[in-house]
Amino acid sequence: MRDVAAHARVSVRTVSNVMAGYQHVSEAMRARVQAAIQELDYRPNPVARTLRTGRTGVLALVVPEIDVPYFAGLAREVINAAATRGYQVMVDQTGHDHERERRLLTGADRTMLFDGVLFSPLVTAAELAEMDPSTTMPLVLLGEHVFDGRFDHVAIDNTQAAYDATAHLVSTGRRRVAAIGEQPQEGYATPRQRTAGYQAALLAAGLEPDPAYLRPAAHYRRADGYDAARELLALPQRPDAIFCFSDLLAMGAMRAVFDAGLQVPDDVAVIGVDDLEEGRYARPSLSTVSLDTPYIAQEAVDRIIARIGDPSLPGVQTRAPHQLLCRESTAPTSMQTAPSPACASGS
Amino acid sequence: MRDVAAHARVSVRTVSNVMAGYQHVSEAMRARVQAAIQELDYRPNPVARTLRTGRTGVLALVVPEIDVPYFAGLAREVINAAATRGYQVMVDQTGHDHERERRLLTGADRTMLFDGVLFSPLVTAAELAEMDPSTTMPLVLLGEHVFDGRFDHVAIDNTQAAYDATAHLVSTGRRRVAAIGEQPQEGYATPRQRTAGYQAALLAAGLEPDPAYLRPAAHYRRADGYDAARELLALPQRPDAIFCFSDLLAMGAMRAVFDAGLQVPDDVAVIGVDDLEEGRYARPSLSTVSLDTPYIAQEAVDRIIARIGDPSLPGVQTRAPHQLLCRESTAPTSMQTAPSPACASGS
DNA sequence: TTGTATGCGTTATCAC
DNA sequence: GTGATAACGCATACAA
Repeated sequence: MRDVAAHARVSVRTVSNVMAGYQHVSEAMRARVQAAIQELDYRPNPVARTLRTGRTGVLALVVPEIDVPYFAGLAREVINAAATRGYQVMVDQTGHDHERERRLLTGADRTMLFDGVLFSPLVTAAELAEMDPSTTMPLVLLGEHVFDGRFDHVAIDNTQAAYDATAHLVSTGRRRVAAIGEQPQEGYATPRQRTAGYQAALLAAGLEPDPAYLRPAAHYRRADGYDAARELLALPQRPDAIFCFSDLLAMGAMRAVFDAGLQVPDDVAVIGVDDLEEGRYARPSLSTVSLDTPYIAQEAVDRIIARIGDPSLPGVQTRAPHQLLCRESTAPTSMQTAPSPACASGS
Repeated sequence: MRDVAAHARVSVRTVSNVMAGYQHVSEAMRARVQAAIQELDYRPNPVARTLRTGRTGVLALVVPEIDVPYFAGLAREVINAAATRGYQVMVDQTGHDHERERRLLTGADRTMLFDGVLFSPLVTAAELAEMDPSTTMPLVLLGEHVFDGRFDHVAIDNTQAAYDATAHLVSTGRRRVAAIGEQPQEGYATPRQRTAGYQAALLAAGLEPDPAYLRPAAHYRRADGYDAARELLALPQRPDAIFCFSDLLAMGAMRAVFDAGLQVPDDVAVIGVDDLEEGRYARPSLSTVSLDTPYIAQEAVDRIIARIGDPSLPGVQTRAPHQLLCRESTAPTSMQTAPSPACASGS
């Protein structure tokens, strides 16, 4: 920058003003500085700028595993949304490691490398409750609702989404509706809410939730869905429908049904959550609950930028829309008794 | 740091020495400084360190789209490998935008925010050839072999991989073997090499490559595979096997076969490349060529770190292993004439 | 409107 | 072995 100033025969102050797009700079001066910048191929050093301003222009996106398709899709949208607003994105994986989540949240790690964190947590609500939002770095929670209003959240209505999926299964004539994805440990908000929605929908249909039909899943991957579905199919009274808390679980569950010599949807209907492209190309195509990931990403990025600008802001809960998509994997059986509720075509 | 120095009644120099694990520091002094660090909960500022040393400890991973499963899996391994070596990873998406690739490569963008770049390019070899490795930032190319030896590369032998996949199809009795994934434009190394391997395998089996059986694919996504397969199936003489240049293309192709009322593998065998988990759970399970992604990621990270350490190093070409995995989608037909070549069980 | 001078938190050079 | 101090490149308070 000194070289540019010398070359344009002005002070560094003026160069800095031009770079920052400062208003009160004469046109002649601005042009001269611009020319010098061009000529010397000068580019400001973002690190020095950061040291001075305290802003890095970097956001962290923290997810359990980036290669889980839902998180990969989220990352895509977050990176794009951030780029639009002049931010770069650093991706971190916790690998389902609670201790690592803690360290990231408390900032015990790599402090000050990013301005804010978009966090898709496994942490228990209890652990979050212990934390003081004012002492942590700017933080937006994705996918989890912790209703104490102290943190920013962006998430769908998990209870309603689960209710919708389950009600859809019931409306197509299924009566023995199982679910895969509960978390045995306390504190995980998402699985708890989805379990609640599932049970509420059963009760609303006059069906008694059967504990044997509610299967846990350590993670939300295909293998977990496969294993859980195998256990369900081995039950003396096997279910005729399975609500999986993720599409990945559902893909595993469908494969388990086929490996058991049964058919989807005739013997067992399957529905998931996430609307992965994978499910659209599956055979049969997978019914699911679609989340508006681009909306979630944009909202999250806007929220974190606002909070970076003013950390004292109150927590904001953003509810993202969701939509039931009915495809082949939950096609009605001959036993259908009630008309299906509102359900998008699911192409 | 000044506070720590004052608190321990030493100079900042000594504190810095302790932080850096410098040898010549007396035990007593070290203990006193450590105590002060603990007491004040001091943590060094990485930005200031970067300004001074010129090292950010950040690598950039540049891919076309992070939500393409292969790239998501690569990102997972790269992030983990980088973390092991004390590096963070920034993810950038080019979105198939050549201009954006150029800017990233020439460093016209965000200079000096990272120490090196792991780049999975679409750029033509010609464009890379124009560049001077010594003027660009440390760079390792992933998935592309440009045999001028000036850049570091980590990739499989694309020609051999395509040869293996095609030879496998032929060995199971297929005679009308199509391929999806060619790139009409010049310069893309990967599709060109795979096309060459495909054609070489046909010739080696005494089959004449039919231009009508070689279909382009704009990207390597499911929709591209679906569309290309539909066109192939509409041919007067329809193929009895399709070699897809990616598993995603293959998933789309399989769906197209089913939608045409045909069966995989009986009417049309399908094989892909990448060994996505998705293919293992598909019905039928997808035969594929497996790439050793963890190896690729580790090798790439080691390579870039070496180059950061010494930019004058000569370019190194690393060849990653690949393996043919035979699953249901290429099960032999009754017409099989030759014994199948070495082929892993593909579980 | 523009120039001068100081400091952001490190590391490294020089003395001691 | 340790202390004082310059420098990394930028932004800004203050002076002109």
